[in-house]
Amino acid sequence: MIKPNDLLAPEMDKEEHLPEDVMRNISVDNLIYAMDNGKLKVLLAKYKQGIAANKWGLIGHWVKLDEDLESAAYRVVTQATGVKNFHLDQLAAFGKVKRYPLRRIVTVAYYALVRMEEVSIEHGDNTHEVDWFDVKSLPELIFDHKEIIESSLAHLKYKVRHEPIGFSLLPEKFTLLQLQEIYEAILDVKLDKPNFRRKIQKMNLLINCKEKQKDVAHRAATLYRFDINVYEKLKDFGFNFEY
Amino acid sequence: MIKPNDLLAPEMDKEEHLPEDVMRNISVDNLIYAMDNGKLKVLLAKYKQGIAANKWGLIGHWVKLDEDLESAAYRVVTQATGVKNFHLDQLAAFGKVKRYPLRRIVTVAYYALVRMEEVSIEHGDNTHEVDWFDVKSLPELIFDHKEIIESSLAHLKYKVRHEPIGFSLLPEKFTLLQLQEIYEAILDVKLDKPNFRRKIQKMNLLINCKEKQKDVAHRAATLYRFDINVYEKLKDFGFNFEY
DNA sequence: GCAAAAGTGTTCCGTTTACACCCATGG
DNA sequence: CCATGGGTGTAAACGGAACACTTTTGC
Repeated sequence: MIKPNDLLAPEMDKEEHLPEDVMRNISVDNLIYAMDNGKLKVLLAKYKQGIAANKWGLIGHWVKLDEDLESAAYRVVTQATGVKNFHLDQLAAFGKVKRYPLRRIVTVAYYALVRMEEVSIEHGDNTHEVDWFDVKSLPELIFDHKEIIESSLAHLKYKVRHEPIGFSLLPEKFTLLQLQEIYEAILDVKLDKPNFRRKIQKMNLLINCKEKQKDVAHRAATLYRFDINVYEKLKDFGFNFEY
Repeated sequence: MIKPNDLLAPEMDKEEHLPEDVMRNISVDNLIYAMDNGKLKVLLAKYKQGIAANKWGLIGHWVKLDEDLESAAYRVVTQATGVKNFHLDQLAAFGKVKRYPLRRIVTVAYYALVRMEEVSIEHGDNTHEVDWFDVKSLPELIFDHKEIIESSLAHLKYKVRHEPIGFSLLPEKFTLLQLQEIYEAILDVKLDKPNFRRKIQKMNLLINCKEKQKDVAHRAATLYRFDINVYEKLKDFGFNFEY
């Protein structure tokens, strides 16, 4: 259950709401990404009052004194989306003196890759909205959050080519076209279907489910799932997806 | 001029020395790397008293309230090495609850690539030592600094293959073998000389200085320098050094 | 039959890899 | 004359890019 002031960019909090058991100068902000019909989307929240009123921002919170940074990020993502299993990685710390107008706050940004179908956004009350945005058409954003998103998109591009993280955005069983769409959305390129298929197949990352799509208005595609064992090997040994 | 408690891992400070104009829960720690005779070395400091006595640690400091994170990292590196121009990039924030035994501190790690011949380490007094260590034989380290160094080495491996940062470790004029040694040291592999030469040459990153080495006990090598214009293009467009 | 996506085949061409080999210099 | 590193050549294997083509399905 989302409570107001609980999953928004922490800087949006009014000072008087700052809890006692958190670090005063540090927050986490989360880049929550999911695929939606071939488009890469990011989850943003809108606050209706305070110095950031009527602008969208990342979903973040304070870090408790007895909580690891990553745990704080995990807590906030779970609270906002209901998802418990997702890929979570640190992007970077953002700490310019003037990034927040009222006082000095350093935020550590994490990006989370979630499966859209597992998400259930629960609204606490009407003090804010939470919604998905296509990364290609973002609204106006508070503070340095635009910079953070752009930085994360660059990082994702970089990362998706060297670690098989794209799979974290897919349902358990997926088609090769769905996978291709993820690469196309993140890298912002158009890929050749036959070549993409062969390339992915040769990596031995996929297990054929021996099942087909159902009720599609075209030839049904084979469903695959991801081989987690191979994933671990590739992560250590190196993975290369150049296009 | 280095003053005691001024360039060491800030957590080594005794509480009573914490200045007033800094954030209390945030520090920067620097991974200062340089090449020394074909070996990759990192600069560490040793504190002689306090809870971290007689162990080596990274060179860090507190972040002033009116200072960007990156500025703090730059200030500390310059103070420790005398170098003013160097490659500086953020690695990540490290913020486990128990990383520092006495209280909660989040540190933001930066890595700096400096040219060994530009470094002049000035000792403040005898409360600490500062020295270079081969990354392949590190001493015992305080707190989570071993984890930070290992993380940075992995990051460097990753980075050196996709951005021409290796050049930041070389003098202005260098030979192809020197460059090759950097790749070998960072990636921890042995590369084929003829193939390495051709690969680098084809990237058009190098300008032939039309000069040769002098006083070497073998055929003198051509000196090259780095074409900064091409660097910028490659950084945007993508750079790929696979081996 | 048509649209839409699945899936296969093939050709071209640049790159990588492995290794043999010659060159220049100081001791 | 030998050790050391500089530097070139080359053939085989591999891998990516481009694109033509066949298959399956629902409407």
